[in-house]
Amino acid sequence: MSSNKVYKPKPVSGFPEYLPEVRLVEQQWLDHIRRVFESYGFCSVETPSVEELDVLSAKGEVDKEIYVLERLHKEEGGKDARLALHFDQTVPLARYVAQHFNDLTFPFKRYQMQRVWRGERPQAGRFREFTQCDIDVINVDSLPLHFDAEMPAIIWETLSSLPGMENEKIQLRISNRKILIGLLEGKTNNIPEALRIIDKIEKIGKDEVTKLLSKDCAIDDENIKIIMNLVGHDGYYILQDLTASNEMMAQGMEEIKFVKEQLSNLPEEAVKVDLSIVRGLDYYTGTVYETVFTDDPGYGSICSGGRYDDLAGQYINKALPGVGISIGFSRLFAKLLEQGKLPIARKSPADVLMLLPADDQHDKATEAAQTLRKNGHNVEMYHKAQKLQKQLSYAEKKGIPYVWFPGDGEVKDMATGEQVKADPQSWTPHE
RNA sequence: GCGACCGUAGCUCAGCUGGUAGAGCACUCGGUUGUGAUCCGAGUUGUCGCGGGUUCAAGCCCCGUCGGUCGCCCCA
Repeated sequence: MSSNKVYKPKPVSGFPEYLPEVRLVEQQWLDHIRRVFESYGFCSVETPSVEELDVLSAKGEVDKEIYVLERLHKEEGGKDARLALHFDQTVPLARYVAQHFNDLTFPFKRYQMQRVWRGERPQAGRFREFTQCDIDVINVDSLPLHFDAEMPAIIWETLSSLPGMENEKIQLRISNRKILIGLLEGKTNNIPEALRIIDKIEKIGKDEVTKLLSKDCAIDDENIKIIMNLVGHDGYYILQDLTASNEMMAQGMEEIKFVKEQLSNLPEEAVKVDLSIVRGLDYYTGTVYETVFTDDPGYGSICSGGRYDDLAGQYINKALPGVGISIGFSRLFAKLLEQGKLPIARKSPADVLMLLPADDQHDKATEAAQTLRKNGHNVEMYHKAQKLQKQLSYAEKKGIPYVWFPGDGEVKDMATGEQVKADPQSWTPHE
């Protein structure tokens, strides 16, 4: 402390942290999301920050940059670390369901709001540590398609009512993987690559996609035409007179039509069928979701998910289909913060600052504060009998809306300056 | 992991063709007795990211390195 050599702290890139006034709004958001999720009957689950590496990599290649845990004082010749931070909440859920299979009641509906970690290079809206808010439904053997339709409805309700989101234009884009995969069947021997290219259509444009499909996937011009017709227009419109080229494609078409029709009570622009959407995660098998700011789709998806017919199958010998969606909380929040659209106000949750005009009023102040707290108000005590000038400006700076004078029992409204006699037992703020 | 740009007080930045650092904000105190937001005065704050080189002299030039931002990859 007294040393003149200070270590100058700097933020760790990709690991956001906020000031109290921002955090206050963040908590408001999390509470809001939690309430909506619970209103649909989802129950809360929290899993450890770490999973065994084998669990995380059970599905597909580990192309995600996973943070592996390594102990600082690892003993020489010690075994390699087997634990890693989870990079999403879906894989841990699958493990969770498999592990507690006997004790869960199906359909199992859970929400999970935790941090996840990805070792990617940070950018605007992309972090290395961030919060996701997931809802998923998992059932045994089969899961009604109604759940696929319920997901976007819940998300729409949640996002459009978040404080500060009222005027944001967002759009849920939905698709069904079976359509594109069915269509590509037999047209290329590199379907994954073709999907990756098509998924980028918004970013790189139709011409570039056309070029790449021909060059990298060896798809002939006629088939490219068919594909581009499918993904280059409003999907729901295209579906009306599209002929399926195989069973898988037909199934996908039927499913997406059903989902879209179930969502007809939402505003016109809220949900759009976009057949170019595939999503990178390889465990999705049917419906997929993506959500963007209509005026800034390049910012990336702020809420994605989909159906997976067999995720837990890696951990248990049962058929456990599920569908889920995840709010990219940090990405969404960061965008509104950056644009100054969050309702940032107070720096403290205190409603009242209990002043201390003189030391001999301390007991009285404590008593009044306790009474106020019992009645549901948040009260901070000023513990040093400094000039009132200081105490008031402290309240002002922290954005505490009321100050209390314990001596003669008066309360002052900092916004209006009005000061009146009040009883801590019965006092309530003006609105 | 690859490419482009950037790195000066806690924050945002200025610093002329190289001559050994400044502004605003913030912070502390004050403008007399128990009342804040404005205003005024005073004060504190820097190994100019780090290391090396060129030079009589470098924040400014060169090389390296680390860190940051953006793009690619991938994704919430």
